[in-house]
Amino acid sequence: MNRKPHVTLSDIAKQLNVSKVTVSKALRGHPDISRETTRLVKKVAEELGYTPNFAARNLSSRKSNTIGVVVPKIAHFFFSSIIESIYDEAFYNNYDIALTVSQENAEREKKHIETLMAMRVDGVIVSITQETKDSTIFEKVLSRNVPLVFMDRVLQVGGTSQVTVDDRGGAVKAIELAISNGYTKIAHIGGYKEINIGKNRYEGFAEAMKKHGLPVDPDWVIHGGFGEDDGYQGFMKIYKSGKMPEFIFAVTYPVALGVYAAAAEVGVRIPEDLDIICFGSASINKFLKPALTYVDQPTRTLGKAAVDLVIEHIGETENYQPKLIEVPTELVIRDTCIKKKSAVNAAAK
Amino acid sequence: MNRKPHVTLSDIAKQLNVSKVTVSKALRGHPDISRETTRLVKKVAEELGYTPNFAARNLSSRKSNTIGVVVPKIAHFFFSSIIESIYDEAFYNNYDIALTVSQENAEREKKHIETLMAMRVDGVIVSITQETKDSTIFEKVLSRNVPLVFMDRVLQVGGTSQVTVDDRGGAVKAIELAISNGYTKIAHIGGYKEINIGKNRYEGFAEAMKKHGLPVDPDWVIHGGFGEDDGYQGFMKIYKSGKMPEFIFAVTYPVALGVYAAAAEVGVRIPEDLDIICFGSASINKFLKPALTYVDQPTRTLGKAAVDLVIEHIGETENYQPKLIEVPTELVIRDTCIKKKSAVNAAAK
DNA sequence: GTGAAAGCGCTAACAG
DNA sequence: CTGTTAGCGCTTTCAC
Repeated sequence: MNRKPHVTLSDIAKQLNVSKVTVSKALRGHPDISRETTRLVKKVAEELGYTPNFAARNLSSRKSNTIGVVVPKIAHFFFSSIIESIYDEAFYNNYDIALTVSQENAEREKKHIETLMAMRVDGVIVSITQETKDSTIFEKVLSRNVPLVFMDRVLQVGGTSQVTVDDRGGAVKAIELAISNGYTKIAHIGGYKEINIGKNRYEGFAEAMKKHGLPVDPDWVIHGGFGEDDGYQGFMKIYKSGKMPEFIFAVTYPVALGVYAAAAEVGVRIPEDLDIICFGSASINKFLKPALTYVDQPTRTLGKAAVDLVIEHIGETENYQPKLIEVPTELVIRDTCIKKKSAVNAAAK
Repeated sequence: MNRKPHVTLSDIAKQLNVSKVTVSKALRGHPDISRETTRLVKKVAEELGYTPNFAARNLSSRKSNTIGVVVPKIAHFFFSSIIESIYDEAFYNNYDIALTVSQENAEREKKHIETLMAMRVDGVIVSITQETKDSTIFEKVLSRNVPLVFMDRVLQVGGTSQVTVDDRGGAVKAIELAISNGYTKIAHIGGYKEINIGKNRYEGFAEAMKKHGLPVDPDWVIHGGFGEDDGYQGFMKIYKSGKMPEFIFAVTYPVALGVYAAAAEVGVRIPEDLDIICFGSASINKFLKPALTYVDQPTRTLGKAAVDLVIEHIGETENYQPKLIEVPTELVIRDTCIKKKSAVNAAAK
């Protein structure tokens, strides 16, 4: 496919017998230029079908007006919802977004970040993969003075800002709800301990158990990934141990779904035989039977906060100070995590 | 935040006492340059932490190596799944993706396309919004000789390629399954008739009904959007009419979910009182009770085909011929669209 | 094999 | 208010 030469500033300038600079300024609404000239320039630009060339603009202005984003997955409610809010907030602030998806693959994540650097994005928002351990690439970003904000899933790298969820507090709330409903034999199908969300949710679980004098059975703590499959496997592992808990705290919504599938397969009824709560939700939760009671993560807030934070950093010149923002969670009560059977009578309202 | 000057080709050239050109060629593996020089250049580039500047590259080479993508929504399985496959296929072919989300808003869609043009993307893939009617912007893209491929949701614009699903055929299959299961009172909660997927699914429905000598009751054909809410409203409209069908063919998976919600609210049981089938699915379908029987849309195939097609067009010089690709659907049988109650005995296996 | 010259389209800095 | 001068960092001829 061959390209027609594009209309450029000079074309407009020629037609009006003014200079390129005048046109450039007029188009950007620069106050230097008279209203009349501006009007004319815009008119001709329209007529000629002028489209600015961002590459040229970026090259000469040394900024791209673009924020790079790297997320591990897109086909999950949590991320797709965050991404929508990122687009909205960027749009509102007149920034473009360069979105990349690492597919939970650290190698790919690295490549994407390199691409974003090559695009000279003004800032980067990243939610790391399950397997990311190496911080080299992130340090490279920082060494280039490109603001980096970790979102939800963070890596400890000096000098980065982060926007996270109060995972620990949320987990405590979840477990305390379970305990208040009469459960004591509580298991946790958790994420990798190496990643903050896995670690913090586990710690919140452990903390709450300890506080209420309940034992944490090592066989009832599973660490793995954050997908449906991991929930399935986790449940099966516990189930096959022959020692069933009364309650499961699942590290993510997909993990809880995996538990549903596995439980159905072996005839364990939820919530009658095994009750459950999880972190996060999805728009389809209201159609799930039973609908999961969950710790709500404010995805829109997360996305917006991340964008606002990078933009803030982009604006800063010298006195750049990393910031840590933690957004609170909320319990949303649905059909699981209900009063324990044997406790129902005693606690009937 | 201030920027350190970036390492450039010249920096590498100076260090090695060669010219910029040599470095540029070496870095791109151009056969002009000797193996030894290439090795050296790459080594120094690595040491200096060189990152190419895409803006400069694009400007001088007049191509961006990027494919622009515009989708109406991202937080739905159908699109997020397509998007993942688009990224995969682009990655595989060494293209970058510039993804934008129109949020079902035609205005925003137009703006995004303008941005993509300004980025001088090499090609564009778009799935239009529910409300897109005006083809001006798309004609503008074509007039610039930028290949345009419509994906799934298409607008009739001369000269564009499109990758679609066999919506009509899929709808026929769905209705025929329902009929073969004994249903005759069949309603359709459909999409807008102005958009191909809404129109074709409706037509497939009508065609199958006619073929089997069944009447299409106008009160049982609702046209609206493609979201959960539309399904909810559609059901309610039918329900309030006081004349209930036995079966509903929902235009999308979210619409079917809306029907589930509405039905539950008024105590209509699915599939006992009202059976249902829909177009499309989601990864959570297996956790839905009852899991929906659906017409499967091969999302990965769609995304891959769209990318392959733009790339093909990008490669073409003069003899550009638009192509229409239609991918077939498949019925996936789950817990709905079962034998009609009164027909069960007669048809017991 | 290598390099010098020219320019992609735009903006920044300064001069009038 | 408008224009001139100088690049941004790279690739593309085309000459050596």
